[in-house]
Amino acid sequence: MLRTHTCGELRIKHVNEQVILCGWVQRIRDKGTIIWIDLRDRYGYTQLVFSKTETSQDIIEKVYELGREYVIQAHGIVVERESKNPKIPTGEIEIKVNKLEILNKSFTPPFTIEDETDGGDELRMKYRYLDLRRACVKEKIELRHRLAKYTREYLDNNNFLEIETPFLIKSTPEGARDFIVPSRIHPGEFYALPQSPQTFKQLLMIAGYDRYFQIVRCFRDEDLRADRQPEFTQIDCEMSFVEQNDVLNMFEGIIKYLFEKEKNIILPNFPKISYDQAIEKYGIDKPDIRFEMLINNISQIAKGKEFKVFDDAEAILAIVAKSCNTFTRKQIDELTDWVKRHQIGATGLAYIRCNEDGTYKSSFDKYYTNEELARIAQFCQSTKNDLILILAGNKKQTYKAMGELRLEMGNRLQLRNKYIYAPLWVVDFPLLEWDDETQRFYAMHHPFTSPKTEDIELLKTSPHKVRANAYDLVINGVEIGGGSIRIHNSKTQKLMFDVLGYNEDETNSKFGFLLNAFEYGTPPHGGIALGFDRICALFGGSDSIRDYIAFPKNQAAKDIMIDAPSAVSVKQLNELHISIK
RNA sequence: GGUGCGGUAGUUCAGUUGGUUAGAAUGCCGGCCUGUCACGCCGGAGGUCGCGGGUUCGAGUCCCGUCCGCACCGCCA
Repeated sequence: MLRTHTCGELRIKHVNEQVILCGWVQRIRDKGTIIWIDLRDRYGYTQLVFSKTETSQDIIEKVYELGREYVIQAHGIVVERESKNPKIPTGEIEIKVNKLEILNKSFTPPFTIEDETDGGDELRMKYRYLDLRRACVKEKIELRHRLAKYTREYLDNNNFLEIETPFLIKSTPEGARDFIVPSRIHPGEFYALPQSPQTFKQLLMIAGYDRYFQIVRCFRDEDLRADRQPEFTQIDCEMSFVEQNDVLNMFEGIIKYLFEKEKNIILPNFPKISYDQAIEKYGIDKPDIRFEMLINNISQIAKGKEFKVFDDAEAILAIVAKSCNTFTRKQIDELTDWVKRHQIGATGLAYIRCNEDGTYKSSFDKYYTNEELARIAQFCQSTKNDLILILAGNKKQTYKAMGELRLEMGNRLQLRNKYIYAPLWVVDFPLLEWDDETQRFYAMHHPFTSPKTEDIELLKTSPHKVRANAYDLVINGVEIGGGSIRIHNSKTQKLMFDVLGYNEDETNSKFGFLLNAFEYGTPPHGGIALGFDRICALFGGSDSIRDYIAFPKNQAAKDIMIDAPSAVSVKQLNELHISIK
């Protein structure tokens, strides 16, 4: 036995016990006659003490050999400290070492293994195994473990079976770009890594496994973001004999369960809002409802005063920043620059100041009387000392830009408290969206999503109007998950592929296996996939999912620690029948 | 594919209108110190200013190109 205890567990009650500890040298404090070492492992820190007057000379000599991150084994007696440290759980005791083994040496690490490290992001990723030693990173990995455990608990309690599905599957044309794996045995043919286990979980429903889940890795070969990795983890679920509300209730339940277990927070029932309402009021399909500041469409009352910017606009939108009349000209100019940035793309920002004395001052006073400004202010339900911000232009872009501006104002006014959690369901997504470039419809969710029964006739006449039985779970403006009630008969599924522009041959070669399966008694079914990395980041209070993944990729989709991707040998390429141009 | 910010000691950063030998903190090495716990004090070593080109008497600083990192837009059914 290399150790009798961990570095986090010894207390005053263990005094006088002979113990053996193993761990890494966190810090050496050499005070001359007395030397202390903080010994660290996964569980905490324990102070070792050496005294030139009491400790044997050969041990002292070994201590002088030590450096940061050396792995050592210390035998010793637990003693009460002369001066205690209330900051750490083991702060009342220390180990008077009577035998010391150096189990392994270490290079001096390139950054300090501490919460407030001096290492930058890139360096920490290159030495991720050292970064993972830091307590604050370890806590994130532990959080992830607990959330996975609670997830399994909840789903198991509700009769879900965890079933693994294959990673080497078939590339399908819809959706994100696939990661492709060449087949050695079949020259010129390729597997794809799953973007999600979508078709397999539907086949499991056909197989009669009426409640399935999997905490599963998914792969998408698209550009990365702080909240997007090429390989990421989903809590993937599917249920049979359910309607939309059954699915929503079940998975509202799991979110509530996680919050209760991990944070001891009891969440109230989640509000539901339609996709159309979300766009209309928040300018985005994943609204942050921790704060109000709803979008007002003032097109009707603001037009017709010879102000060309407004008169030419498809939409004139306004938000009210409460008590922000104090904003200086400089602050407003700064906001104007912000909305004009390439990423937002507005052409300008108009405003109305609601003065203390009941008058109004706007950036377009030339065209509007005080009464007309008052009408707009009243329409937006603003009061004295408010600041009304207005964007005008093309409908789709202006709603999007206003949605961004609303979030930015929320940030600037500190209305987005990360310790407050505001979940909601966004429902009634459009089934399809038109793509100008390829001149065809694409499934907004995926091609297996069922249209609303009452809209099904519209599929043939005006597909863009068809609503889907699709839903997203949004918390604090983050898309945590999404799902749908699926199509469960081959006739509707064929119609769907037809609308998406596939002929019969294409449909059969790409999805024939699924259509065929649908002919063997498919139950009504639906499900959801929750982004597990994002749930972890939300619970941990981060915007980035990277810290919650043990070995993440950088923004260029590289793992700089192992240097992947990288070239392979000519022999490997030949075996795979691949030539590089 | 695009926009923005950044790249200077092992590390995190400062470096003024272009001007002497490029600094600080921390880490590292050596010495001192009997209760430290971010120990303290003294001393020392440590630099291809990402890379390439240009402007200039002179470039860390200005210009062009390029590589790398981060955030975002496009993209992500």
